[in-house]
Amino acid sequence: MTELLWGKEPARTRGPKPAITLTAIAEVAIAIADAEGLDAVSMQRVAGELPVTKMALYRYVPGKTELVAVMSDLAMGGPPDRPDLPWREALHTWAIDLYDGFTRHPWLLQSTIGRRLLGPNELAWIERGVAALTGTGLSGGEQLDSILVITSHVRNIAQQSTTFPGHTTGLTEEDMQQSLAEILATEADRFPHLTTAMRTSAGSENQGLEFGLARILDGLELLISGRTG
Amino acid sequence: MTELLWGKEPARTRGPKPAITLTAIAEVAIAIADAEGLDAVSMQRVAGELPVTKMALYRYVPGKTELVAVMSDLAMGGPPDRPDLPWREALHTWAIDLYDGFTRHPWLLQSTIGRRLLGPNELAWIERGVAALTGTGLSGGEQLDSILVITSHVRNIAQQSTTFPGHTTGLTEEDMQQSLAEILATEADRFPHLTTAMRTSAGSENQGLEFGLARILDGLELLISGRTG
DNA sequence: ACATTACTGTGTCCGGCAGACACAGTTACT
DNA sequence: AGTAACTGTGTCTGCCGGACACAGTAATGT
Repeated sequence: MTELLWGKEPARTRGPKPAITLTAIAEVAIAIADAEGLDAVSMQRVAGELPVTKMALYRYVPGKTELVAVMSDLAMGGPPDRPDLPWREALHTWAIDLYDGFTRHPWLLQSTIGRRLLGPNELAWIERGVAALTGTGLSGGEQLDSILVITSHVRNIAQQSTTFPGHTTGLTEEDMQQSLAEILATEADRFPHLTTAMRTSAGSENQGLEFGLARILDGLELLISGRTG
Repeated sequence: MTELLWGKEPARTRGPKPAITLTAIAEVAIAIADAEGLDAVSMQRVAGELPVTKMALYRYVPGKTELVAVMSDLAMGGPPDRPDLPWREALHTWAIDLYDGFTRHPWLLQSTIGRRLLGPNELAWIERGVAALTGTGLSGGEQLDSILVITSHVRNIAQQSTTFPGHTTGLTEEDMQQSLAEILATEADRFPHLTTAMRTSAGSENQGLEFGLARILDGLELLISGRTG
């Protein structure tokens, strides 16, 4: 598994040449997931867009789980190159870059959750984030926890703002808003604070990313300045 | 669907009495999910622990999606009663309560993601969170964004610290750590900052929840004090 | 040159899943 | 008594991931 993710070739010897490659499989799978969602990625479907049958894929990949891991790390890519900046600006652009990545491949939000083996690209993202915090006086654990908080925020904002191709119940943002409005209209007495909060949040759409990011970075700044000064 | 979640009875008239109830179905499903993970919840499996067959369940619930929604809102429960406290302490205990809920039913992390219709209990949680922030000078949108940030953090911490019964690749925390250690040992030059960060984060386990929460609340406090003062 | 060995791709099969649909039995209203 | 509305059931379809045996192919050893 680690070998798959990190691209160690098994040093071929005898036997027929493989008809395809692991990356070709992953690229096809990524294209399907981008177009129709992660749930549309099945071994059948992937093999159908390659000159092989379903079972041939198992010569390249132990199972579906591993295929998803490989395609995820590949689609994620590494963090884009950015000029050196003070830690706060660096982390800010890092977060925005991460957000862009998730909006490019929304299914990454599904496939990169929970305990899993980390691939080179995912690790490169972490490396970049930690790098921004070196020299701030934070301990290693604090650095890791810090970028974890930011990642959590970015992920959840991306999750709520992105529209998934497949899988989900097919609700639009309007459906949710309307359903919520109806409920609050009939049960306003059960949710008084929420009702007034919704009323005074009319036009403030899609500010969630920057708002939360500003709070988290403010909190970090407080800690860092207290640590160095 | 909204009727299901909010428990509107369809006012029975003729025909045989139903052999079971919607809540009985949901409770069985919850028990299965608690014991064996959300993936173990199938219509077959649920019906198997009730005096009906699989297809009978479709008389109570339109499909699997709706069953998961109902069982999720039921398992989530409402927020526990807490004494009135200043906003910061109130939000802190709110976050801890939420975290406890997710550790009690880890599968809620899977079932309550993305766009979905909100049930009464989930809305009660939001209401409680927003209530803590009334009178702080924050706008309705800011209040909602604030509790969203906290929710994101709590969710992601719960996700990484909880061990799922089913579904996941079956990796233990040690497996991940060891795999990461091996990678960093062989490719240390590609991830220098991460390597040193890992080295100086030896014993600091499981502090992620409080650390991130403290940063977020610090950031909010900064905003609120600037807003009121 | 030839047999051996290791590898690749394929077809078939299995169990499990969500759900459509027709049908039989049950209850209440007319 | 008849009818209409409702519940539970059995059967069927089309997916899915994956096990396994088998045939073909290319490099190796003799």
